[in-house]
Amino acid sequence: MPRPRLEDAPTRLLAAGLALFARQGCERVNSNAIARAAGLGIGTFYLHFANKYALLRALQLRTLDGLRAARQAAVAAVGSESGLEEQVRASVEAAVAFAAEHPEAYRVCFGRERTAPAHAGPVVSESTRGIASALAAWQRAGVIEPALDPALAARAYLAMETGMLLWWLEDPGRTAADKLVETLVRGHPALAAQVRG
Amino acid sequence: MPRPRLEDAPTRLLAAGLALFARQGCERVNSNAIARAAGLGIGTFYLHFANKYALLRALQLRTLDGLRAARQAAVAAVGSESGLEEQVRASVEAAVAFAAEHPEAYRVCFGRERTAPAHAGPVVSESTRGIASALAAWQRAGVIEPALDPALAARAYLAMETGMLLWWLEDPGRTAADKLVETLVRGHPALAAQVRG
Amino acid sequence: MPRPRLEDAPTRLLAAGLALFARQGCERVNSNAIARAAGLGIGTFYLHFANKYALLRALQLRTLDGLRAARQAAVAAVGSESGLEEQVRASVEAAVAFAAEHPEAYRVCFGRERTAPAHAGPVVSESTRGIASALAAWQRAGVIEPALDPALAARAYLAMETGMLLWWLEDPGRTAADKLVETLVRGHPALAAQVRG
Amino acid sequence: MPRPRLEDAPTRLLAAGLALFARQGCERVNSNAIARAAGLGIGTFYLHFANKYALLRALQLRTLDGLRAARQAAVAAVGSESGLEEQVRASVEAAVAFAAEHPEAYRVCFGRERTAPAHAGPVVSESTRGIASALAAWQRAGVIEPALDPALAARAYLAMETGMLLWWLEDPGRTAADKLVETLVRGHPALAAQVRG
DNA sequence: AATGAATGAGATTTCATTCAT
DNA sequence: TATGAATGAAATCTCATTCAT
Repeated sequence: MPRPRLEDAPTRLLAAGLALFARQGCERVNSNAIARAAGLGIGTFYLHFANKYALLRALQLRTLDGLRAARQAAVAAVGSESGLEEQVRASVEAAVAFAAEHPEAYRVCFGRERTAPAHAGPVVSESTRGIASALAAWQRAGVIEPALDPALAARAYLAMETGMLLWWLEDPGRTAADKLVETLVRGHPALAAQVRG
Repeated sequence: MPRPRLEDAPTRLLAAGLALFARQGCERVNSNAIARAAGLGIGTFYLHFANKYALLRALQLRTLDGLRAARQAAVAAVGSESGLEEQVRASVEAAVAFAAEHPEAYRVCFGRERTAPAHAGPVVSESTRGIASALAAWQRAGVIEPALDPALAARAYLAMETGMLLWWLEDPGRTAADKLVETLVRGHPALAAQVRG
Repeated sequence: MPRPRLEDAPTRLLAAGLALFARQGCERVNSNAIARAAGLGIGTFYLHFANKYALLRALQLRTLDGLRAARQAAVAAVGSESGLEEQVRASVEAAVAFAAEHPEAYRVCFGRERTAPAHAGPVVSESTRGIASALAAWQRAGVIEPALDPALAARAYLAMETGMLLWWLEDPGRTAADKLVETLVRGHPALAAQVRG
Repeated sequence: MPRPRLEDAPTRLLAAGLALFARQGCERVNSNAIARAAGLGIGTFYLHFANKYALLRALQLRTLDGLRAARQAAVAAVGSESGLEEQVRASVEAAVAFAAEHPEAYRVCFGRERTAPAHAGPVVSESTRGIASALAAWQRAGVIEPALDPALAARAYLAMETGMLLWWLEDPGRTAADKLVETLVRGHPALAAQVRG
């Protein structure tokens, strides 16, 4: 049985960075403060990250991975033989749940910090891929119209989803989660372009 | 050591600020650089703006006004007796054209700088109002479903439109403007929630 | 009958400078602010004063003159044939009254600004002269001890008087004016060194 | 680029600040200059003091402590069974000696910088306390008149002492130290208010 | 691996002064 | 006389980064 021990430095730095970035924004935070908030020495920061943008990047990748996994698991859970709307709804619900559970991570990944840093790569294009390939698959299966441009539609939908979730997280009292899901499902290109028998 | 100026200082500062903000982002630009780029002395900046965030705010308000006016003019041009889709399309086309004509202003208003500065007020909520009230009017006219939440739908649509246009402006070669218009019209909540006779 | 007209620029500048210097201290005030507070244009300041220290100097000289005149008038009023203590008391009472009537002027003349400015000459040495010559006169008249050094004693007394009055003006509620007069008269070198029959 | 230091940074900064403040006055000195004069980097200043006023305050407190200690030691040395005048003279001599030995520190503590900075607390009120309590003690012992207000008298005396010493330090050639001591002892309220058998 | 004092480039902002009107 | 926009030197303070320990 492994003894519970203090988390290691990189983990502590990631946690401290997440909290500070979410609260103040990357540009307003400095690496000394992150190190201090992590309970570590100033120099220790540079032992694990080249600079604050590298830390930001690591946080964003971690979040992107987690969100992708959550969506995939949710879709897998409803089964591939279920209907288009069911699958879409499952994916959307997973995203909303993820944002609700990890509000700081979501904000740091998709909010103001999304594009800011020169060092951190683009976040949106990566997350677009999953949706686009799902749309393309449904298209090949003849479930949705061939006229739809999957890449474009995916990007449009994600812009909407991200915008809504960030706005929601600012003050979750503004709307109930299920109303949010409803709005997003309604606006999902897969349903709008569904081939109706 | 004052010098006579052809254009007045605020105008020059706004122009210089727009160019620099669009290229480097507000956090990467300093007020001295803006003043110099405007061909003015360092102190002159502070004669007209309290700090760079005030200048940013002025740019954003100007853009917001321009975009609103362009949309309204376009909708007015097709006439209020025209159909729902025609009006929506006119508004979307106006927005796409505006972004194409003022790419820097659009980016500075809706891009990374949208939320960044403590001093600049929120941009999105202001631009949401126009769409939301249009949706509400159509709703009262019985043209679209009463179930739709205008505020929520407006915000969702605008997140999509803004996201798409910013992405498009990064490299306008990615898509033709009319395909963009098509995608946005399709995703517009007014059409999705249209009451079909 | 002369028409009441707006005071002229120098007068307005002196008044504005007095108020600002008293409230914020010379180093914390700038000439633009003085001009504005005087209801005049920025450039107008330099038409009448070389810089803020020149204005300060003018204020100090005016105050010094006023205080000297008040003292002399008070001493003259009790008459030269009156006793030493009566004359001293008259002079002290005049100083206390002057400070009470012109608290801003007194503070600006003798307070923090007394020594600060490179341009403004020393204030204390000028005001010392009056007391020192009075002491010398009494000495020649055989009323006070010849051992006393008039210059030194005058300076010591004035340091005390000034220190007390500045402290009193900070919050006049701290002591009654007559208790102050009493303390100062008691400490006056003319009485301490009086030749007692 | 850190460098090893012989003396520690705060000590060097205090020494440099003392020299510069004494020569030019707090408002005329900037923190960069202090750091440079201390042979340290600009940023190092802010590692140890929040701003130049904090450094000034530290210098003043140090001086106040030193002066108080010197006075107390001197009075203790003559013994409490010695006469009033002896004790007063010991205290005055200690103050004069302290000022002569630490002219810069004395000037920075009691001179122009005494009141100037918003951040630095009041210096005079603190140094008043010692004298006032000594007067009160003698009063309780019946050595000096009960009519005397110890707080007021202490303040008056200290204004005189401080004013004289500052003036003397400007040019010590003006008077011999013992003449100064004589003038101050003469003007001391304890002697003026002594109850004569 | 961990530390934190030290560094200095650079950002922000102020203000005395000028001069064309 | 009077004005006030314009100027830029200078002051304050921050923070990413280094390196001796």
